[in-house]
Amino acid sequence: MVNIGDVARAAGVARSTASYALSGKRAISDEVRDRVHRAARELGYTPNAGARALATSQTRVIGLLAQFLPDEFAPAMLQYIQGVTDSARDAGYDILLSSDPDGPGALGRITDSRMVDGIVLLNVAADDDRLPVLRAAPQPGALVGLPRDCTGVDVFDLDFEESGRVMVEHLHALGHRELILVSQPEHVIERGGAYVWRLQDAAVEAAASRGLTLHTVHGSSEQPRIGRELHALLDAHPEATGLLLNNEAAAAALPTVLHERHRSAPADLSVVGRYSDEFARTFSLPFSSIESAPDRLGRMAVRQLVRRIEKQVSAEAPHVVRFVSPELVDRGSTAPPLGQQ
Amino acid sequence: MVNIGDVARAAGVARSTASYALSGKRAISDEVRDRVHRAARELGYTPNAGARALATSQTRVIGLLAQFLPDEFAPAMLQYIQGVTDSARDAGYDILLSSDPDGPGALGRITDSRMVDGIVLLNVAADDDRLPVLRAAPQPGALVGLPRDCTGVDVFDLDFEESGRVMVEHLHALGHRELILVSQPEHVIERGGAYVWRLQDAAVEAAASRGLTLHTVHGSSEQPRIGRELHALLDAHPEATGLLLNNEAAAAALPTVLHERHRSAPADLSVVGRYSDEFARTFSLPFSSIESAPDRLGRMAVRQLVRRIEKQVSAEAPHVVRFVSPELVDRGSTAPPLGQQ
DNA sequence: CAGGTTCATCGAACCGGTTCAACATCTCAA
DNA sequence: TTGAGATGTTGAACCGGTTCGATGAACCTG
Repeated sequence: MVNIGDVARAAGVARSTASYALSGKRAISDEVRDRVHRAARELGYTPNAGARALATSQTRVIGLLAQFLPDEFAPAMLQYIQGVTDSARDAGYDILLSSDPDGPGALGRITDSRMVDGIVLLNVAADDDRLPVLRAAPQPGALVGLPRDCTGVDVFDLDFEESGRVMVEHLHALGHRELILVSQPEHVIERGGAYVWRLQDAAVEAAASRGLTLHTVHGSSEQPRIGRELHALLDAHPEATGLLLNNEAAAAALPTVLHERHRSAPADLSVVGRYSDEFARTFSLPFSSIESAPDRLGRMAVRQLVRRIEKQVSAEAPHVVRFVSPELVDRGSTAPPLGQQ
Repeated sequence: MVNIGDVARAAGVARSTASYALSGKRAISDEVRDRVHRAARELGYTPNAGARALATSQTRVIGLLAQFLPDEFAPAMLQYIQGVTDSARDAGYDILLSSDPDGPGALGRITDSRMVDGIVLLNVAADDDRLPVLRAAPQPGALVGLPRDCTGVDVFDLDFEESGRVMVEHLHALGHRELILVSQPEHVIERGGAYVWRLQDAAVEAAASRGLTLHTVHGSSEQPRIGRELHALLDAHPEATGLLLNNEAAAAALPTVLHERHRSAPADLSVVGRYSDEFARTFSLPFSSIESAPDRLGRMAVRQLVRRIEKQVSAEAPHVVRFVSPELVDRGSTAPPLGQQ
């Protein structure tokens, strides 16, 4: 392969001159600069990434640590990844993807070997065991998801509290007084998915302060089962007129369940979910929902990370904890309850 | 960060000795080897990836070029990625993921800068414009998907011809004589998705040789629309008793469509699809299907690629074109046609 | 016209590994 | 006792970039 020495020789200059001509970090005469650029182009010169990383201790690669969990919905995960890769490319970075089940181990290896300039962590749990490793690493880190302790990293997440309130307020404003909230299964909470509580607690409080009844339940994340659970739930609470879904499997199953019960939204039941627009499109879900915008969160994380890498914010600058405010996408699945139109 | 010089000094040996002690590439006395290993452990030494790549011209990174197409179903794409990352990790490689819409450009940059030891290409089109770039690169390449010209690369794909035949034969054996095949939309074919033809042509031939009627149609890939198209199709061919689906959107929409028509499979219509088991699980699809096993294809591609990288097969060894034979997963959605049980 | 600036270029050192050739020591056979 | 061979260790070179300090030429200024 052609290296910078070949380019220099072809242009009749020193190696250092060729480097300066290509990087523009020192004044070079127009004539020499053109000669070098022409030589580089004609020889098809591309700098060797390893050598450049060694010399500059910058790799222009961002590490992306995801965990592919079997009960996590693929469309959302792919959207995170897409947001991250797209904005990384826009900023001139490549993505090193790891899905190693041993998160801390993979993270330590990647950071210690200096393969990356920064790290993005997906599926962050409340007590994420990758966080101590990330804090000890010399590279900056950005998280998607809210851990208990945010020191030393930039954090981005949907505002789940506000999401819970918005869902309740929306149905309350229409006149509903008996609501059901279907959350994620308990094992999601156990592995650190605190966002389930964040939404649920805020919803419960919002309902209480308005004198509404709110039944909360943890639904399954497996497909045939959640359907049966929804049937049982609707049987148990015939008086409920509003259904809140913070559980993708439940949202995917609900159209069939309603069909089987010869019910429809919003005529018999007002429904509002919490999932991404992409998810809704994939499953052609007809329910209004809080848009969780995974790609936007991925973009935000990368943008802030790049700012830190390129020292546009000082290393001592306070770290960011930013919550994306929820946006209710109205798909017409909510209306005043029966007998109140 | 601690480098091999620090380790050598702590162990009281030369840099080269430390290197040999850690790599085991030369005989080193037990005593010195232990001293070096202990020093490395105590100092927390991790080799610098850039320096090692520069010295060995090996990066232990595999480039993964995917294209996130808006009408491609996320679960399948994620499964490819998962198969690739998992088997790469097992072989001791990391993954550099690119989703650049400019495939040839990104590929050339990654290979020329020597960031990777090999390349895996996903969503390979019949005349894929990344292929000339890949053939010109010094690194070996493995494809998932069948291009027109397979020279210089290893190729892995589902056997779509056999899949078409299996679907037809399965329904024929049950006694069906009037079939419908719903394929992917035409724009998928136009951008190089030759697999659509491969399945369809084989199905047509299999039907013809058995004296069966097979109506073929290209369905949409968008969600509300494909449902209406299925209705129209079933209206137009009331005599058809068997439905073949090579279109994920159609498979996802069919349960609702059948429900709306007060029909069910296999009582009124025998249905067999072609999609991955993961896809079926995500959508809880009740139809028997040809398992397309994207993770298995990703694994096979990486394994062969690693063999080439590590010279376990010579560079002159003939390249592989391997078709995974289809496997029919019986979910009970096919039966003899009405009046023939 | 001496002396100080500015500009363009160059040589050498450095980043952190790996690897080759050389060398010292020890063993064993002749 | 000499010499060949095996064993363990070392210094130096190299991979391909970047960057620092030095140098020489051209230009100004007084």
